[in-house]
Amino acid sequence: MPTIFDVAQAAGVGVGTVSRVLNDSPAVSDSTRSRVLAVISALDYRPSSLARGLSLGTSNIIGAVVPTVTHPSSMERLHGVLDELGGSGYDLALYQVEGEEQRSSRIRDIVRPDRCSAGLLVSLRATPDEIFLMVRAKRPVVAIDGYIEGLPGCHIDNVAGGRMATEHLLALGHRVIAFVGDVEDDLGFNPGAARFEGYRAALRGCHVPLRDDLIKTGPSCRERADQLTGHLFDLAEPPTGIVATSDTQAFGVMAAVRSRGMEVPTDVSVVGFDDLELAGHLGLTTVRQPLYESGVLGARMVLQQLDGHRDGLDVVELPLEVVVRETTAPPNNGSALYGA
Amino acid sequence: MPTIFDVAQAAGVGVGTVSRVLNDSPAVSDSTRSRVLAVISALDYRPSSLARGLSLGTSNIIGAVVPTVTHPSSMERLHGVLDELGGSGYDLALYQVEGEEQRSSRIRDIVRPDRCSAGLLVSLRATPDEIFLMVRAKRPVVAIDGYIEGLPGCHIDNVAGGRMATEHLLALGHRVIAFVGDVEDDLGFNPGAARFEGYRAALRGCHVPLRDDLIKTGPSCRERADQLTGHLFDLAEPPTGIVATSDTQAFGVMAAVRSRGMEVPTDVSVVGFDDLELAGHLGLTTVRQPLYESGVLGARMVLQQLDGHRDGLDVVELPLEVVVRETTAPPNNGSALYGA
DNA sequence: TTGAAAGCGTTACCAA
DNA sequence: TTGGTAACGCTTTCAA
Repeated sequence: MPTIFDVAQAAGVGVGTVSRVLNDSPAVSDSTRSRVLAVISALDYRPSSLARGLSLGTSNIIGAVVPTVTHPSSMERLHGVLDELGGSGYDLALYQVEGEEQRSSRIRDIVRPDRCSAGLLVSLRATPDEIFLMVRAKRPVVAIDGYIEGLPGCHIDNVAGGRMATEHLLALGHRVIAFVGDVEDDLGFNPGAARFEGYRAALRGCHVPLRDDLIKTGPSCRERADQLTGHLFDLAEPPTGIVATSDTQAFGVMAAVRSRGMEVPTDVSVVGFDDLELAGHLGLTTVRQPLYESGVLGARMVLQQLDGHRDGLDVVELPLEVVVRETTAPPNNGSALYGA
Repeated sequence: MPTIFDVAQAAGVGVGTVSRVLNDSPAVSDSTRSRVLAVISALDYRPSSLARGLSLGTSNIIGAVVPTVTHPSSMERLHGVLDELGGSGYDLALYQVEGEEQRSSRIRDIVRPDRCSAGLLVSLRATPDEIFLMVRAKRPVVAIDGYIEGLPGCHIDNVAGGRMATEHLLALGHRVIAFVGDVEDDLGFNPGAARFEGYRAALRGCHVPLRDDLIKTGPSCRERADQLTGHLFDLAEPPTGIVATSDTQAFGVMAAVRSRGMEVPTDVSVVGFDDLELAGHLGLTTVRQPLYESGVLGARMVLQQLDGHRDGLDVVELPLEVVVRETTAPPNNGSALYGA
């Protein structure tokens, strides 16, 4: 691999000049610049990012910290990040965290200038200590999905989302609506709790009493969804609609409903949350949150800070939208009367 | 951030000695070593990976090139990679490619010592030129899912997989079996073609004639799956079983079947391929391929080469297995007689 | 507008 | 077993 020295020699100039050409310094005559450029492309020279980083005091890597990379929603966000980072010259390093200590250690990593020039925290919360670490490092870090005090980022209004899902069902005439929630992950991140608040608020708004027996929470694996949902239909007054805390959870609910010989939406309506690609495939009515867009925006914010544009950076709230598909319909019995 | 020089000074030794301690050189006395170690932890010193990389001539990053990161199967593999890379000291850089030129450019990137110390090619094929590039670079590159001549890696026998799926249906008594295939991606990678070969071989083995009208290929989006599958049931002799080229495709098929008022597996059996997490949730019978494990193995192979263990490295074939769930059952009519 | 040279923080070689 | 120092390839400052 040719070095900047080789280029300088071949072009008959000093390395300083080559460096200036590389970094678009205006202090280079046009003739010299074109001569150097010619040699660069002739030699297929590319500056060493290691040497450049050492000299500049920072790497060209943006570190993304993500819990459970396999979750479809994380991937969607990451996809946005990668697309936006595309031609930026920055590479993305992916750090997976599965526990509190790992998170701390990864946060420490991404604020080290020799590791990363900036960081992205996806669907994560942070302790005051960790926040202090990031702020002190004075390194751009943005939070994608999940508000972290002191950091710019984007997130959604989960309370509003839960309300929208519930109100959709309410508007269709449902009055017995169950809530199937997720459990908090290992890192204490739990959007489901806020969505539940929205569910509660929506019911209150329609003067529908909250019934504890209609509220189920558990991990979204199939067996649990089965149990969770199953119990719901053993009730004296079973739900005609179900708000699930995520699309994944909703899929489990749908499978459980069907396994009991019932039909969606004929016997029961189901609303999800996220609008994963699969939700479209399976016709799930859901609250869409801009997953891909959150990644694009987060990456853009980081890039802006890296360019020195510290202005206009803030915490932005992304819009939500109910996408009505085929898993919701008006209740097919007189249950609307009960709750009224 | 403290440098190696700070540590040396505080410990009253030269930087060379600190470096030796850092790199577990045996040529350090126990007393010196413990003294240096004490200072290191007192100062919370961590060597600059940039400086270390420049000196060593290579970074501590492993670059993974992946098409469409959002595909669940890629994520599963990446998850395995990340888990295996965990405490190795290597970071993972994620490169997404969406076209031939991008692939070439990314391959060029990962074999550059200032960018990556090794590479991982996931679900990708490579042109002879690209292979030459990698071999010449003498840098560890392993192929995960997809055999690339001259590179170590792991893959599955797609022909066998297609055969297994089809034979499962055949064994249940099905004789009119459709094949719903995926289209080749933008990068010319198409495991579906080999799976189709397996389908064909299985039918031949049972003396079931191949019927062109039972073979459909198209992108796995919902609308297309609907059309694709729909046409199948307009046939004079519709299929009692469907082999899908992927779980994703199978989900589309199932949705399409249901949208026509038919039941799975009562009216038609469906077999997928991959065994995504969701396949378990939805009770899909499928051919399981070790996705997570392929990532673990690929990462392990790279790490081995990085450690200088060039031996024992080869192309390994991962096992396949039919996971029978609830979408397959014997045909409920006499159609078995037709094909015999 | 340009060249020379000092750093950036390591590793590794050469003496001691 | 150690310390001193060249080298890694770049950016940037200082003179010219």
